[in-house]
Amino acid sequence: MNVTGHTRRPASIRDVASAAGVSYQTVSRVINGHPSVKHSTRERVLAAIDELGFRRNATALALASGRSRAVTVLTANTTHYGYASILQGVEEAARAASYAVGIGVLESAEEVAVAAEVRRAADAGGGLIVIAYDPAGVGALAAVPAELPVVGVVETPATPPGGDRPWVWTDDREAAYAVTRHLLSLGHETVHYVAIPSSTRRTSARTTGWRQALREAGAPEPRPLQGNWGPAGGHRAGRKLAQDPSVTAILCGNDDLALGVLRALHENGRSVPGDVSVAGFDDAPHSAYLTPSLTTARLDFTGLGRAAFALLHGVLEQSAPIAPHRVSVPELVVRESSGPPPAHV
Amino acid sequence: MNVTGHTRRPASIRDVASAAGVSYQTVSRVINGHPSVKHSTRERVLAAIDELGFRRNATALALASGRSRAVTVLTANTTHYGYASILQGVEEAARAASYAVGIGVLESAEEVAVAAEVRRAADAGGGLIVIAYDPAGVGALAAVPAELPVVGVVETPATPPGGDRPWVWTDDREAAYAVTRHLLSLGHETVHYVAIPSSTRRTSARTTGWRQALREAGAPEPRPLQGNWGPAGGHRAGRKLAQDPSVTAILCGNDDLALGVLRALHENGRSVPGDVSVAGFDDAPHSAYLTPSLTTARLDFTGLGRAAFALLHGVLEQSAPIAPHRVSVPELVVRESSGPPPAHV
DNA sequence: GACATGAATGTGACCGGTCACACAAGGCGT
DNA sequence: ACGCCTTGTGTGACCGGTCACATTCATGTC
Repeated sequence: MNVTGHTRRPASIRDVASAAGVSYQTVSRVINGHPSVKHSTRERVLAAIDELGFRRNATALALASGRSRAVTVLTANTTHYGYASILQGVEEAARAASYAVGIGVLESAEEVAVAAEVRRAADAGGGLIVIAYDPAGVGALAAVPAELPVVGVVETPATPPGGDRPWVWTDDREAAYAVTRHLLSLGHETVHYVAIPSSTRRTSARTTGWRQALREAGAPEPRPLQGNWGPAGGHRAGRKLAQDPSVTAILCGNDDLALGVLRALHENGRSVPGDVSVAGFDDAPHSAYLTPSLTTARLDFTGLGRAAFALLHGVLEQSAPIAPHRVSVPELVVRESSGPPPAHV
Repeated sequence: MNVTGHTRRPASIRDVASAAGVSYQTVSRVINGHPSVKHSTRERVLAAIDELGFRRNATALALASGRSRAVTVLTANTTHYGYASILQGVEEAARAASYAVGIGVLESAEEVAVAAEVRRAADAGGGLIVIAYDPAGVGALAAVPAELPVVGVVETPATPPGGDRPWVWTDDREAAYAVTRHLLSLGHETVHYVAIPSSTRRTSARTTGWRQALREAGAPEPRPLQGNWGPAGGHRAGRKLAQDPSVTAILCGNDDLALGVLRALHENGRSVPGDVSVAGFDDAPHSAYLTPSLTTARLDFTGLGRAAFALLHGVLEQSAPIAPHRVSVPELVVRESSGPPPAHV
């Protein structure tokens, strides 16, 4: 095709125009499917587009029209299962709508750093999706200037962190409630909780659901232990819980935490589920293959990401309504790690 | 600040210019640190910039100058540990250089789909980083037009898949070699292998390293089993291997695969490492907390991502050389899952 | 004192699209 | 025949920056 050896720059609409013998505006009309273009002219232009391999320059489009067909996902992490899956969901939906997806990682939760990262994301143009499951994310959502189109992915439906902004959520509280009830129904006197870093200073939705189930059952409410995101945090918390013989059931804020807890229990000679039952949260891909396999609550993160994009898309194109949106009902997945408490307790 | 209720559009250099009583070009000079601007003028302009909250419009910059300060990462997956970590590394380095990061997922390995995805990424402007650890990625790298700046993240140093393009790699072959040798040194007669989908029709670097170690030791070379990426594939392969009493050591193409294998061995009543030793690849965060904890080869994926960006950055700014680059030496991590073969074999 | 030199600043065109408007040609009502 | 609306097409300005070049003024040199 490109006979000349030069790295010629890509064809513009003016190149196409002169090739087709029309004005650049007519080319623009053809590209945008404007109705009033004579059939024969359109054919000619399309042929020229095809021949020159013309592709509409996204940068110029963004500058001239103001809309950039891009979204940026702001998140504290890209490697944890939940976050990565949300991102994947966003990308999937964005690809289908031919939007570009950018990502920005909130490395620190410190206010100044978060604000800087939000500005960077804003510079990229287009809409913003902020994963606000943790302090950094919540801070970012709050730091987004009012005029910017943004959708929050949040954990709790109770207090919309971004004020009147659109947001999507999975019902973490309901999920935690369901798992806790499952454990109680097996006969455990109470359920201990190893928490993920909460999104606010106050308690997270997961904590709330857990507490609600205990309260309804009239069970004692032990203090939640603070974990991190990863297995290391769970391991630390698990070591403490393993010392206490009265502990027979442990709910963990996510599956990684649960993994750490399982390990700690094992190291301390307490069997699962014989001595202690353990449940996780998220249903990460490996949870089904652990030994013992993990009882957990499955959340549809990919769907959450897709929904977040759909909502933002609606905002950006002023088409869809911007009602907040609960994405799918969480599902309790019972596996080997939960069972009745030991008889002698 | 914004006293008028209107959502006024952000300040441009011309706004700043008139506020400071200079021409727009002078503002441009100040922004770009051009030397020949009188000190007092510069002060005045900076004050105006500050007051109006001016931020340079990235889109206009890209259109006018041609350079877009953006990279797009093309990958087959965002949730698996290795891929996600590479992405994280890229983002980290890009953020430090104030580049924007885009992502594109190669959902199918089918040629037409891959080519379309590459075009989409190209439209986003800036450079490309292609993770070419799998067929889709390799196809994408090959489909990138010659004039586009691109860096490949590849597994094998032997055959640069993108021709003369810059690339980065970790020494997977060396890592597989080291792990296999470790297992042989424990006394196993041979080591079986459960493979990840190879990047080419031929064998992957990991397979090569494994085979080389066997050959050097004069050990029999069993046929590698094909797994997927996830634990499910490992589980399937593990079930087959568990039937064969002669199998005493298994190397897996990644830690997820190893997890599936561990589970399958457990289900079939074979103990690890008592009856069978298992080793993984990648050192995913949860591998240290499994029971038994997993012997594996640690690869510096984040560093790989950072290096990929650094290389691309060099290409884009015509500063650095574009030599391919081996990123860090893989490290053997010995944990509980490997040990001597059972005595009676 | 005339003139080259360099520092400081301004002007106009351009990147590749879109948008608002102008304009020519054809069909229709009167 | 005239005006008027509709269809098809072209022109100029604009988005917000950069780039190449022109201009002004102070300074140093012969």
